[in-house]
Amino acid sequence: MKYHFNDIEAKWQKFWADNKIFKATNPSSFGGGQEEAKPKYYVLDMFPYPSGAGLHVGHPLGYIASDIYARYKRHKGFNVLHPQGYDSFGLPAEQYAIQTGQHPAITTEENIKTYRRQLDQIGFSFDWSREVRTSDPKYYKWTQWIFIQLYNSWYCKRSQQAFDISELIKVFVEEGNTGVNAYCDKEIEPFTAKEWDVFSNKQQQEILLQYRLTYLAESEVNWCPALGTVLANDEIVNGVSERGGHPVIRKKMTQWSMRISAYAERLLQDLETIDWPESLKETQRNWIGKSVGAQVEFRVQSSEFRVSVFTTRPDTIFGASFMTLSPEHELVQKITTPEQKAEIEAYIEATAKRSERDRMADVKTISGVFTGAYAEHPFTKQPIPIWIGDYVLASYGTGAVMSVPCGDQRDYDFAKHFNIAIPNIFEGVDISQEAFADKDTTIIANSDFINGLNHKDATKKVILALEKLGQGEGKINFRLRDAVFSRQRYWGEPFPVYYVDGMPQMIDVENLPIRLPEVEKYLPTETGEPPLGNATVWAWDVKQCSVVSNQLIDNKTVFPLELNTMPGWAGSSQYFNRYMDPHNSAEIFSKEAIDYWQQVDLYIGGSEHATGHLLYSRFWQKFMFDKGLVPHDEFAKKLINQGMILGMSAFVYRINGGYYKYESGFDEELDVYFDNIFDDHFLYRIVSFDLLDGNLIEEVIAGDKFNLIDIFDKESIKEYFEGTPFDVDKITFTVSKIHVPVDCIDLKNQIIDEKFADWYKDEIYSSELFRTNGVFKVSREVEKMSKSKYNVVSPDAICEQYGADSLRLYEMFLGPLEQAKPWNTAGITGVHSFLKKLWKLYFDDKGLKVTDSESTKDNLKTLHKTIKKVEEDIINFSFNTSVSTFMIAVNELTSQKCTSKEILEPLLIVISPYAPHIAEELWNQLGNTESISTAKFPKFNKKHLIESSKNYPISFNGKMRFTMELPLDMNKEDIEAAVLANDKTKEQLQGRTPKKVIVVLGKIVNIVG
RNA sequence: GCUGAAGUGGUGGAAUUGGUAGACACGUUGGACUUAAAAUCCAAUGGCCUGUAAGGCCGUGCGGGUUCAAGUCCCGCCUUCAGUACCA
Repeated sequence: MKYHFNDIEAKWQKFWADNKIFKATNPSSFGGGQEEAKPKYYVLDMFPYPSGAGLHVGHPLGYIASDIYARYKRHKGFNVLHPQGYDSFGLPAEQYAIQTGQHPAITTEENIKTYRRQLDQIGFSFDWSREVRTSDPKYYKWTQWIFIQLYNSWYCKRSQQAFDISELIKVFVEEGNTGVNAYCDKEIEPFTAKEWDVFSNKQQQEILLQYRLTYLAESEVNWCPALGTVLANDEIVNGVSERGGHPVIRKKMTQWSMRISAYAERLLQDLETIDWPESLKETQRNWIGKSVGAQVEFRVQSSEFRVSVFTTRPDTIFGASFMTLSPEHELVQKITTPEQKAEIEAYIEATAKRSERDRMADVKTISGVFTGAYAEHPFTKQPIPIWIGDYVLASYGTGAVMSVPCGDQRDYDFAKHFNIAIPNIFEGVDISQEAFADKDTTIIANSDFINGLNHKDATKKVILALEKLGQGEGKINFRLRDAVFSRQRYWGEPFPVYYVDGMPQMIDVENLPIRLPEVEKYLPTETGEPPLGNATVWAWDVKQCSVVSNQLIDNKTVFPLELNTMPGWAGSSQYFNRYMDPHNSAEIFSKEAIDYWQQVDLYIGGSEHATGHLLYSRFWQKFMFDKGLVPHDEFAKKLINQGMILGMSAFVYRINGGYYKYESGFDEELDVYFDNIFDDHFLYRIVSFDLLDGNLIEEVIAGDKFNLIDIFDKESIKEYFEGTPFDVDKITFTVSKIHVPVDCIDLKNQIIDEKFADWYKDEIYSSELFRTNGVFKVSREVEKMSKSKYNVVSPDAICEQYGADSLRLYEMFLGPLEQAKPWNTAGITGVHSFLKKLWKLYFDDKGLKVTDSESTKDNLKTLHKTIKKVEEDIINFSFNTSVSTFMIAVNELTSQKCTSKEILEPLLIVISPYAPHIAEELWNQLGNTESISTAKFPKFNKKHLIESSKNYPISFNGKMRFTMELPLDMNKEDIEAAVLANDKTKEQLQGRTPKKVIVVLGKIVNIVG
């Protein structure tokens, strides 16, 4: 009987689905007995965004790992929750809708179908009965619900916890806001209980809005004109949008924000409590960016103004020789002297024009302008000139710094550039070349009352003195900004919000979900409103409690609804909890469900979500914990980042049509004007004859430029250009590298003609591409897999050719899970032939060959060392070495000619998490009627591994020379004697007497001579 | 710049506490089977030296060190990847 993997895999996938083998049971459905006794285990994958490109081989890597773990846990007797779903709101579906008019819901549905088919064919043990989709109203009802909960909460700094807004109102009514220590948007003027009482309702609402955990605020946002939307900081990479690479500018807009900054300290501290990769925690720490220092107020001379600065080095305050404000700082206008006004304004205008990206690209240029104003040093009372400079960022700290040139390189450079004094306040340090920033070796000098102190003591003393003066205090500053929560998009969760007199109102929870309205167009409206502005049925009737036509808006009973939608991370910040009770329409999840499943035990996904999804989810979980909704303030106990699978991009080299260099220096593409002259034939001749035969260019690289005249016979070219205004000398060619689909290239890096021609529809392709001796030049590079790079490899072809079990084993065999690695199918035959060998252990031409014969000592040894190693590997997430272990086991059992069921049956259970289909089939063939997936994992028995002797390596001065088989119970003295008596030892020593003999029992013998 | 991770044959990668470096695969070479191919099986395979064998020398990015013994520990460099950055 042969191993027909396609049939076997289809058969068992159907069996698992039909019999709901992987359905996880909630306590309410426990049948009594068995399940109750089982401990729970929750294994989660980051759910995918269902893109139109379908699954590529990189996606399943993490899923296979988590599936192995989930299956292993089932074998170990756990009630395993292993769900899957779709993060189905998002930009690509919307972009597609804009282009085609196709409703995003339809494309999304189609994409999900493809994903599901692809996932199913790999044989994952997901409990699909719990599937969630973020774009499903039944799901986003609860995303809206959490938004309302956040709106109805405020954060008390004193108890470091969120509370219901009603408690804040109570405080306001009783004592005003003077005693409240809460996070809020702006500095709120103090008011008394009496004043609160006389505020209008709107005033009260405005004040409360500033305390809420989600609030409306005019904030400077990252606006991406090309996408027509606001982006969060983590959606911007190198100053351009992560999706599409479009430029981003700063813009002021009224937006919903999430007060994640309130949780900054807890998000930082609690990293200690979770088992997440150190690198990921470090990324989050950097992102949160806590700095401890002081806020210091400097009086501005001859005015009532004060400049507030944040510094981490209050100990260097006596070294402050100037101050720098960001150009956007609100005091700049107020303190600038008339003489400096023109210069200051010119500078502000110039910096405003520069985009964030320009500023970042140009770090070296030092620029700034003196305001003409002076601040007063809090201690020496000396005047300090106040400058503005764009190296000071408006968005960090107070947007102003006290500049200490001797202690900070940027201040140093600024001072040097503008010839400002650089007083040295460090003992025994030379600052003639650069600033001195090493805190640990600092001894302060020339600094009045802190002379001779180290950094730590001086800092303390300065803060105390500042507090005494009422000009400063110790302060902690975070880099983490509040997260903008509004997107000017269609395909996202609508807010459950309507507006009365400009003030936001939450829709009652019982009326959720507020469904996404239909629109004609998915683009912003002509007046610049978000796409929901196109909806005609998008108003809230407070009497009927329903969404009604916009025409009915009267601002008495029918009000306008919010036009923004929520960002991509909204839906993914709570899905892990919803899986616990996904169909509950009355609650986000039942108490019973959350009490049982508690939190995610193992979460597997990419590290690219470090500062987005993983931080926002932790934030929401902490909020829900404060509200008593969840039992843990961290949602995932352990997290593993699977490494990215990279693609091997393939390139060919194209000769670009040629450019004409005008006097002005402007390059004009020639093709446009020379269609008939500058034709394919012409190009063909250049490329095939002259470049190659003349050996003018041996190795072409992208970007190479060459002159037509250098590579072609001048006279014959002139014919072509006769009668044109173009001068042959000025025609240039360039070579560019273009991506070609990887499946057009064979293993020897040669183009497969038919496939290539099919892709490169233009029939004359051969004339434009660079060749050597008629062979196209092809190069390869490792890059991220992406559709646009044509390097995407789909798992479908592999499943078809080798089977899902081969794919699973191969992805694991590729290397350590957490490591990035390029995809290369070359080795897949190795794991595939392993599976065939495994099969042959059970079947030969005559049929099943497994017998009840007794197993040998060697058989047992092989089995038990395999059990031991594989179990250790799973615990350490070292799946690659498990695959090797299986190979060794099968190789050994094959050479031992093992047919014993006693060995071969448990072996299947050990292999089954990795290669479940073949294991299930063979298990079934051995006569088992129950699925292998819940079979008990075989117990490791060390007695089978106990050896009586050891092949000791005998080394001389640390170099192994030969081995000796010696009994393990032999003592050191006897071993030493035996080794020294050996002829080979004598040969090695050549008559010398060993200085020392080291015997490590059970390990090694080393002779020092 | 800072932070984190990593550097081992032709390739992917093993080596769990310092104890036989290169497991397991891929690839390559030779052989068997076959009309042939595929598939399968067998053997060899880090480099160098010695005609072969036996054996020797060199080998885990580089330079030092600790140790009987270092891929593993310590010090100093180099390189690559990832994250982050006028963060005061």
